[in-house]
Amino acid sequence: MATKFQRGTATSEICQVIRREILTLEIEPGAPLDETNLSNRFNVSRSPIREVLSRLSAEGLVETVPNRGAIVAPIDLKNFSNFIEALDLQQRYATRLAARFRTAADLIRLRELAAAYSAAVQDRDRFGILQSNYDFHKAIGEIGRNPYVARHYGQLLSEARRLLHIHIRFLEATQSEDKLADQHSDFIDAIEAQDVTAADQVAHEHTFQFHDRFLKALRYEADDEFSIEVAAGQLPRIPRKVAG
Amino acid sequence: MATKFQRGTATSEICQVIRREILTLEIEPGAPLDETNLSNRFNVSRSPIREVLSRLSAEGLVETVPNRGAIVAPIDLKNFSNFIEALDLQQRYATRLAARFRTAADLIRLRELAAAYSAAVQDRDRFGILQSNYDFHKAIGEIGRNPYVARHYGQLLSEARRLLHIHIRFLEATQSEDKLADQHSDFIDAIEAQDVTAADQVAHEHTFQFHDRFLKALRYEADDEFSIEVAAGQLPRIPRKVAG
DNA sequence: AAATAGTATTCTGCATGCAATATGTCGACA
DNA sequence: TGTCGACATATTGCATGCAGAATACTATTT
Repeated sequence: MATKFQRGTATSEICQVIRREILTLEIEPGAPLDETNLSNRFNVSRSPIREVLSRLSAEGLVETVPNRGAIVAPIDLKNFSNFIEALDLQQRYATRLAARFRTAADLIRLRELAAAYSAAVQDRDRFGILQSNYDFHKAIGEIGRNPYVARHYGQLLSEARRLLHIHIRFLEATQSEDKLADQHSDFIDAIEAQDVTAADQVAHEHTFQFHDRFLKALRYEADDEFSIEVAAGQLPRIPRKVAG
Repeated sequence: MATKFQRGTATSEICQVIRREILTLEIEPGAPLDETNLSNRFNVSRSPIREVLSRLSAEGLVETVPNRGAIVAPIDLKNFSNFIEALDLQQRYATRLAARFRTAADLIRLRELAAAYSAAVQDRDRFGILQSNYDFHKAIGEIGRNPYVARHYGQLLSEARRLLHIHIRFLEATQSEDKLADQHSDFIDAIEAQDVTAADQVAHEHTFQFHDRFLKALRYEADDEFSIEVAAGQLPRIPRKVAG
């Protein structure tokens, strides 16, 4: 990366690169991000790097500790169920609002975004899948025309991107990418019909589908068929140590 | 402000000062915040000031525009009803969670925070009222033990501080500070009793009490008894201009 | 071999400075 | 009086550098 940046663009361009690498887990959760390293890598001073880290910190993708630098935010698996709970609440509420307030132009836009998602799936473009899925759901938040709800929903969607990436990786490893196909038409139907109850239901099911699939992906990554008990005769007798 | 800051503390200390001034409307919404000015004021270089502005921007209290600097975030009155809608949702949900998951230590803490609020009201300490009210409600979010919900609720509480300040100003102007007394015991009762439904109801009522009071404050500030129609004979006849 | 102390190196918080961009002021002209 | 252009001034994005804090490495002691 020896690109020369036009004045005023360094920060945002570098931010996009690093954000992408975090979202695709190229830079792993917990990995240190130090200013000097990144400064050398992008051939800029530390000033824009500090700006980038600050922005990504505000997005929750980076954690900074005073005098200790920054790390990629760990994925907080112990709070996954809390995450799902919050996502369910926001996704249901946002989708309800979208069903209430959508316009014809909104529907056109949603369809375009859904098509972009399908194209990314077709192309097996992992980052494109992450991005277009995010864009689709974020648009639902905006269609509801409550910027506060949209912002909260957007924050959770942003956080979900790395989780979704783990899920996609699982599907790829098990040749199950077909499960990625068409995730969005139920949303569009309910929103188009301005059916608030159906929208709520679709959102709820979508959340828990995501929940179930992610747990399956975790199980796959963690599944270890090592048996704590071994067949008889394979473990030599070792005398038990006596304390003292 | 000619204080010399211990290394590592400048940014956070200056951030607290500016945050306070924004929350108490000493620096008005929309006011420009330029690095050079603040740098001179606090007798530090622009580096920590840039850091401060970045942090306050992440908090929503400051808006930055590339190459144009920063302003204090305007108060978005046209979205007040959306704000109330979102606050209602989060406050209800967070209070429900608090009722479900509270511990005895949580209750002790809540009572301490409620007492701090009452003391601030007694002292007519405007900033203390803002801060202790914020602390009390933020604690409710934490007691619910879902960090995502707590974060969203916290963001809205943070945003409400300036609105609450306008309301307090109104009460002071109309000698109605008594209305600030005891805002929190209903919350504590419902949470103590682990009565999720009561908690939900208390939260809901509290939100719309805030809604009503804020609107009254706005009306007071905007109320203009100028009558568009004047008494007969007071307005001289002015011939109507004819276009052309 | 493990623990501790000393030293070297690296990284961060912040200062200073430069060039580009934005804003303000003034004079000329219609 | 209003508009436009030129010039001056102020501010921002970013580079460079210094000093303190943190980490890594080495030598010494137990």
